[in-house]
Amino acid sequence: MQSRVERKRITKAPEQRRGDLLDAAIRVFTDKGIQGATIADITTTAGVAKGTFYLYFDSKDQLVAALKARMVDDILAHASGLYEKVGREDWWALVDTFAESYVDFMLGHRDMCQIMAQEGISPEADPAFADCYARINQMLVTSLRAGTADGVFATTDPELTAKLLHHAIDGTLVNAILYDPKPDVDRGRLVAGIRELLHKTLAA
Amino acid sequence: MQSRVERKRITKAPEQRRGDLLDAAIRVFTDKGIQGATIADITTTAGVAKGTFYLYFDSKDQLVAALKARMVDDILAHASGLYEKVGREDWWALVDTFAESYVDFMLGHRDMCQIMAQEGISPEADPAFADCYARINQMLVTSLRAGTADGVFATTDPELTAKLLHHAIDGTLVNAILYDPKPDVDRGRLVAGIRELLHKTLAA
Amino acid sequence: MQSRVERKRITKAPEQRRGDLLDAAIRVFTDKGIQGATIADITTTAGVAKGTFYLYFDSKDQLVAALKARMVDDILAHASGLYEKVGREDWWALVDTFAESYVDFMLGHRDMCQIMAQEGISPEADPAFADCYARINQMLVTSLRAGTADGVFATTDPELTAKLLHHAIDGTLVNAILYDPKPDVDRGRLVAGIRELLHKTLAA
Amino acid sequence: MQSRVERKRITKAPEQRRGDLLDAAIRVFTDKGIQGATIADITTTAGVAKGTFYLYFDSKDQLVAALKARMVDDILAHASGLYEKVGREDWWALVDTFAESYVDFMLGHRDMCQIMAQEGISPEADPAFADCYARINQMLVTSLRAGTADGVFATTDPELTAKLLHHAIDGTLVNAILYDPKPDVDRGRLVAGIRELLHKTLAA
DNA sequence: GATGAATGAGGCTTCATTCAT
DNA sequence: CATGAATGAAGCCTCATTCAT
Repeated sequence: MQSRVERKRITKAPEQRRGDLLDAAIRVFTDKGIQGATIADITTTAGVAKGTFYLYFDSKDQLVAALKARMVDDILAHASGLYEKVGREDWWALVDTFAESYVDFMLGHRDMCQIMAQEGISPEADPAFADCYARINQMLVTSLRAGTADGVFATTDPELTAKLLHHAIDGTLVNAILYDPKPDVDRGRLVAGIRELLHKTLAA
Repeated sequence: MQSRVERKRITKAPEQRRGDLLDAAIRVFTDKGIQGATIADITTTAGVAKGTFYLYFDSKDQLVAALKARMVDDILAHASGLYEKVGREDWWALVDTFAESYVDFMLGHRDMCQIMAQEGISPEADPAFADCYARINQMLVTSLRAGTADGVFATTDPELTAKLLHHAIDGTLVNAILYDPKPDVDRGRLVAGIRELLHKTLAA
Repeated sequence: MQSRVERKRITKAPEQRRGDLLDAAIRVFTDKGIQGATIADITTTAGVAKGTFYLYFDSKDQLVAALKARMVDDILAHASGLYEKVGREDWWALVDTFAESYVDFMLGHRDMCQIMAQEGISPEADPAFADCYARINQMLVTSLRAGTADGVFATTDPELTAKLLHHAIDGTLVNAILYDPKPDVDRGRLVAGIRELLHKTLAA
Repeated sequence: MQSRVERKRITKAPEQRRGDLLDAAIRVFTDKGIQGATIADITTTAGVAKGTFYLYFDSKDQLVAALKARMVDDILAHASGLYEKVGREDWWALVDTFAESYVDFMLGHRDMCQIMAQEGISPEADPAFADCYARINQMLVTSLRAGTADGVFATTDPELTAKLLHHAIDGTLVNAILYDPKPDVDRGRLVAGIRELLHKTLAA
């Protein structure tokens, strides 16, 4: 039973249309999860006909892959930017910046977090995310090693420490985003808590 | 060239059959995820006809719910047991026991972890898990507060600290289980790393 | 999900068992309709195992056929009995007896009526019932003709009149049985009304 | 040796397709009964794929409900129209019109009659039909009372008389439709017979 | 005979994808 | 480009019937 909605045949710039569909997909995925969302949901939300979807994407799987790729790119871009921007001399400033920046990045990507949390973030089925996390971890490890070499940090097992800290921060922020109705309010507290964790853990 | 499977009609005790189906379900869920698994997959793996499934479960949803409930029960039972068994005087012994016990519990429940990781552990869709995690967190908070009151721990924000530590441990262990082909080998390292994290973080 | 009920292995006389199953079938059919009733419903109601059903009946269809045949036999037996018992001289007495007897027969076979009404009484798929009704009609027609020949009745179209009267009585009684919670209370009124209908319709 | 049906993808106006499916459903229901008909039967008859059915109806149950509702509406519309159109002064003209009109309505709705007869017209499971019949009966009763008050009719029990007459007419016509290959031929005879019944029964 | 676990064909429904307009 | 009707494979679930115990 379809509701027959009159719709004008509007031609838009391909980039715009594709963007509309991606936005709609994110909105729908956030609400219903990736598996639970149908192409019809997405096109209805985007205000286009079902067939239009296939003018811009090969399939639902390809859309999901594109979305995941975009997420991975966003995350890596942010991580790399942070990693390269900061001067490597003042380690504690780097730590503090890292904490604040991570919180802000996550709070600014709530949609992404919700979708990822709903569908399984890093299963074996998702080598892209596995790789992404591995690379971030590598950055952390490198930093820990360097800071330790400088005598500022003290770490017995940098690889494991990096993972523990990464999951601590990431998990807590995702949790806050999912269950806290207004996570922004807690921003300061989250930043402070994460900084404290990092300082205590890394202090020589 | 299909190998037509000859199946003899074998009757088993209901508990056994039910167990077979549960085992098969766990195996299939681990491989294909809950959404990707079909009833046919499960019954084929269990070596029975499709209809047999419905002699033991009302529906796929009910099976999943039962499995999730069992996981939650297992987790809470372990947490409660640990929480109550340990003498509350020696806080550092409790911390060390907690670390080791958590690692062993997770290593002993790899199937569970893989399934949970594949499907989204604690999304809003899963209030059961949300509740479970909240309760564990509450236990941790209570302990942190008591240890702080005893002057053994030093925590400025017990709630947040509990979450951070919980996610650090949990996330790292799940990651190890998913990507490390032989996580048991790393047991000692994991225990040591987690203990170090806890000691550094909680020390007064 | 079956509820495991402990049941003793009781051997009964075949006639008794078969009777139990038939009774159970009637009860279940009355509640759920023939299509809606399952073999499990019947055996559960009869207090036997599912397999036992097939020791006494070839199939569900055969059971239904047997039940229908029994209904047809009951109806024809009653009709024939009435038709033959009554002296053919006093037509009005016959009419009055017919009315009363019909009412009592229907009131005494409520189960049968409900099942028949629920499933379609005389579709083309049921030649048995078609034949049954045709034969009763034939009896009525014969009587109408004879009474008319005797100058007691006056009928221009005995076949059609017979059908009209038959459906009037039958339909009204089935309706009373289905919708009147206590049709017995109305027995007198029904008899009177039917008698009046017959008298007015047949009077010369 | 299966005849693989080549189907070209033909697009029709939705109303047309919906109509095709309804027609097919009526045809199939007439042949196999409502319970015995499958969605595949209907779509095959309509010449479309199975999924197409669900573009126009929510479910089989909804289709059946819609069909039943349409029947009830048709019947009530006809009854009300008849009831209100006829002048209330000449009771015998009303009676004659009623008889003729009823016959023509039924002959014009053979499909409906067959489906209804096959599935149980007015069982407790079908409150819609129960209500429909009750309302028609109410109209009849009102007329009988009014005609009696005018001294034209003579009725001792208008409610019961209405039911008897209604079932007489309805049952006879359904029977004629089901078993008479060409019931139209008998139209005159049916009208005459019903008129005679009504006249004899109601005459003061 | 009696049991009830097991079977599997068959029905309903969903939805990603295609294609005639 | 855009549309949305149409397709059909695939999944869930039911239940009449069978058969090892």
